[in-house]
Parts: sequence; C-alpha cells; structure tokens
Amino acid sequence: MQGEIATVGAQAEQGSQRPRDKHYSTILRAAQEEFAVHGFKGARMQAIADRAGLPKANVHYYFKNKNSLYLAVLDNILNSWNDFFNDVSVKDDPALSLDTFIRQKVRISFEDPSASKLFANEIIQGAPYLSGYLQDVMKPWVTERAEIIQGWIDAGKMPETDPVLLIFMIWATTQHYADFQVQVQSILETPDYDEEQINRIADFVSSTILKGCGLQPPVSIS
Amino acid sequence: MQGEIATVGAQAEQGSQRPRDKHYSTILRAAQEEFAVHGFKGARMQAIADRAGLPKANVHYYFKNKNSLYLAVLDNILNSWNDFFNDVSVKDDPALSLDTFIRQKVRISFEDPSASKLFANEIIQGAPYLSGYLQDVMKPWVTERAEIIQGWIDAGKMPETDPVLLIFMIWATTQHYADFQVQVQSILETPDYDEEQINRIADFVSSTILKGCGLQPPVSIS
DNA sequence: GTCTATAAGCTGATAGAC
DNA sequence: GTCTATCAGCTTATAGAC
Repeated sequence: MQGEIATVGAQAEQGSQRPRDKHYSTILRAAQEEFAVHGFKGARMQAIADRAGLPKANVHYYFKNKNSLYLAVLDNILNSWNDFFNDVSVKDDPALSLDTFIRQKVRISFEDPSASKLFANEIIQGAPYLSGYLQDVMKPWVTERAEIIQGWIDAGKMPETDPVLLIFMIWATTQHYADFQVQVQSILETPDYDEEQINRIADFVSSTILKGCGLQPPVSIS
Repeated sequence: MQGEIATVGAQAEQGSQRPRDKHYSTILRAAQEEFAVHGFKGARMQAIADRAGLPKANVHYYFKNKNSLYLAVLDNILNSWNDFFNDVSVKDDPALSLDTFIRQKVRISFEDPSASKLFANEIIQGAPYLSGYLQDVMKPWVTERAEIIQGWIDAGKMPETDPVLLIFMIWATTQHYADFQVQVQSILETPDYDEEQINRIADFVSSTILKGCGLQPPVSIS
C-alpha cells in the first residue's frame, strides 16, 4: 500500500491545449472527484471514465493502473497546496498574517472541496500513500510555521499559546467546510454556498481564532 | 443508496453475556473499524469477518447483508452520541457549559476515533445513508443548542457571536483529533496519545474557543 | 448456531482492431 | 490515439452439511 508520489503534476497544468494534455487533465479531475467521494478502494475505474466522458480503456492508456492514477491525483493536489502561508516571517504582523492565512484556507475549501475531501479520506484511512509526505513535507512545514508564531510570542507581538495546536485548529476549522459540506449545508439550509455566506464564515472563523489567541482581529473592509 | 436507520442498536449493548449478543457486538465493532478505514464501498465483508475472528458466513448469519450491517453500525454510533451537551439550559454558565462540552468531545475523539472516522467518511461521501438523519435529528439538535447560546447572548452572559458557526467550530476542532489522528501523531511525534497530551489539547481547544467568543475560561483544576 | 464450498456478479486490466 | 470485447481474479451472498 505504500507508494512514492509520482512526479507527474507538471503534465497536468491547465493552459496547454494539446489533446493529450486535455484528456490527461480531464481524467485527473474526474479521478479526483471519484476518489474524493469513495476513497481509493471504493473508487471505480469505470466511474472515473464515465465522469471524464471517455471509455475505460482510454483511462488506462493515460495511467498505467488505479494506483498510479491515485498517486498522480494526490501529487496534483499537494502541489497546489504548498503556496499558502509560506512567505510569512517574524517581521510580519501576526493578526494580519493569520487572518490572511485563514481566509485563504476558507476560500480553498469552498472553491475545491473535493481536493480537501480526498486528502481527508487518505488521512482517515491511515495515510497509506502519504505517510512519507507527512514526515518529509508536512511536518517540516508545520515546524517552520510554528517557529515563526513562537517568534511573534517571544517578540511580545502576541500572548503565549501553542503554535502547533493553533495550526491544527486553523486546518480543522477551515477544512470542515469542505469535508463536511453536506452536513453544513443541511444545517444552514443553504442550497449552495454563496459569496455572502463564504465571507460571513471567513469573518467568524478568523475573528474567533484571532481573539482566541489574544489578537485583535484586523479591521474588516466589507 | 438511501436507507433508514435500523432500530437494532439496543441489541448491541455491552453487558449481555449471551453468545448471540457477544458475537453480534463483536461483529458490530469489527465492522465499525473496517467501515471507518475503508468507507462503505471499500469495506470488505471478509475483512470484517477476519477482524471479528469469525468465518464470513457467520457474519451473514447475524446481518442480512453489507447494507444492513452498515446501517446497524451507524445506528449504534449515533445512539451513543446523543447524550452530550443535551441537558444544558439558558440558566447555566456559558463558559462552564461550553468547556464541559468541548472536553467531552475531545475525550470521545481519543477514546473512540473510529466512530468519528466512520461518520466523517459517511459525510464526505455525501451522507448517502444519513441525509435523513441530518435533517431529522442533527439539524433540530443544532437549532436547539444554538437557541440556548443565543439566550446567553441575549441575557448578557456572553458577547455577540454566531451560535451555529460556534458549534461547527467545536465539532471541527475536536473531531480533527480523531479523524486526522495519523497526521496529528505524525507531526506531534507521539507514538500514541497519552493522558497528559489529551489534557494539553483539551486545555488549548477549550481556552482558545472560549476566549474566541469573549468568555473567560473556567479555572483549570490540573 | 457454525462453517465449508460454491454460485453469481462485478472490477481492474489488456488484447487487438481501427 | 481511441475503443470494443474479453479475461482473470475478487467479492458478496447463499446453499447445505454438521
């Protein structure tokens, strides 16, 4: 069940209009939706082909097997996630930085929920394909971000708190709106997420977490 | 894919020592673990039988098919979840009530993570078996709890906030430690959750959320 | 109640025509 | 590059002996 992340993400870039790349991207996207809903074992190659509007054999032409398709999807998602909260430094303002980070995370949850769902599925299942990624990428990333937060605390810019648990809280609260979309919508009675609701949720999450670690939320523009 | 929740939970009670009930409970428990890790489609009846230490045909003797076994597991989980934050009223102290609720939720996440994982799987997959439950049980429960929180706000016991989004935040943050157990352990570098860590996490989550909605966290006993 | 053997159907993967 | 036809293996579920 263990596996390395294939370095195929670049091939999936949008923008390239060659037919090969177009079908490649289409299949990748269809696979993401299918894997997100059913997990690796539960996903069906036929269902992926149907979502992509292609015969099943065509899927196997682009991807050797179910395993490598899953790895390509994971790689594609993780590459698109590495950009956030990266360029923050101790010199920055903690309230503004955290507010920006939280709002970005909320927005991703609404714009590409299946990516978050797929990741959640993988982690819930014990990260059979991502245990290496958690150790090699995720853990160092958290450690570095936590050091910056600790830097803010040491500089007197914010009160004492646990930086790692704070990051967990931001992840949990923001991803909740992607992963538990059905439950949230069922309770909020909203047929679909609209812009106003996204802002209302982002405002709540950001201001509550910031106040929670003793920071004054930045003045809202809206 | 739609289905009613079977009323079989009572038969799964612990304590009864009759062989029938013993095997019934064992299978139910084994099924919970398997469904939690692989989801409905991905779960294998053979794997459930193996986890229970019984031949596969025996599983089918107790449960008609995979579908009814899944429903029995769901029913069992949901019944055990209905007890928390139920007896709270407007007369209670908000900080103390929320603190108790959050600590209970954190504790459940650590004590029975597979229950939370199974539920998460079901919701991620669009709640094919639980859409009725979300509407008929979950939504009214949230509405009633939200009214109590609103009552606290109206009584001046706590500042203005969104009660429903507050409940979502508590759910998200606490369940994160069950559903994302592997990721959390990988980053915290803890081989297993120990009592000290559970308390540290419960302290953080409770105090951060309470401060986040403008409440003074109750004095810790530890 | 328990368990072996097997039926009936589904799924991933490929061969080979176009 | 695309697609139909098909194979080999796996999975749910049951029949029937004990």
